[in-house]
Amino acid sequence: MAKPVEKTRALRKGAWSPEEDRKLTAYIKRYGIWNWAEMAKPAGLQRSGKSCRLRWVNYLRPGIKHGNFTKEEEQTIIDLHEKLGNRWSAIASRLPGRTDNEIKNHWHAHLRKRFKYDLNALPESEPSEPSSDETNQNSSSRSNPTDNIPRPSILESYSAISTDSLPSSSSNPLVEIEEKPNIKGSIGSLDNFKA
DNA sequence: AAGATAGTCAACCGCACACGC
DNA sequence: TGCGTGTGCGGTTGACTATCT
Repeated sequence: MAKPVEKTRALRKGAWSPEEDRKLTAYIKRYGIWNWAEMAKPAGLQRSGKSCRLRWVNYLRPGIKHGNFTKEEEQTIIDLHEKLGNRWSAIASRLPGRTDNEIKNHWHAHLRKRFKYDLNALPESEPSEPSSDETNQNSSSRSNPTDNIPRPSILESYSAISTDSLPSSSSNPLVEIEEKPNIKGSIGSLDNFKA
């Protein structure tokens, strides 16, 4: 069902501007994450909750590493992909600072080709679903009853993040931000994240 | 130098799950 | 117990950049 708060507003799409980044970061730094769908408005953003969450998780969140993957990281991805398949979030949880989206992109852009090439170069290599993405075993992983790997909560990871790395909001956009609506439930798990 | 093609990455979409009521 | 809502995940798309012809 459509969310009323998003239905009544024209939502921006596409690339985020530095100003939007600044607003979202400043808002989360001050109030924490309490409801993605509702946060955007008081934060001064014409974005969907999903968009805000994605931007935060994949780009703005403190501790995110950008740039080239190290050899060790690549090897870890390859090893874990061999074991887990396209469970990018599970793989990401074992690579601190890397996001599932970044790993997924890196896999498709770099590692998959190399991995396939390596397999072709190894005539006796194990048949461990090397073309997993092509055989489309994707969605099964989400409901796989044999999966004993817990789905990591993104909120849990926040607790390990220091706010020191958050940019300081010197020109405080929050002056314009209206009072935060009722905060419910999930804010509690962000206590450690909040300064 | 200009157009075509390939590669990369940020972001969106749709689905499934978790949880509260 | 069923329903509604929010969140998380993986697949896919589209824009931008680099390289090739």
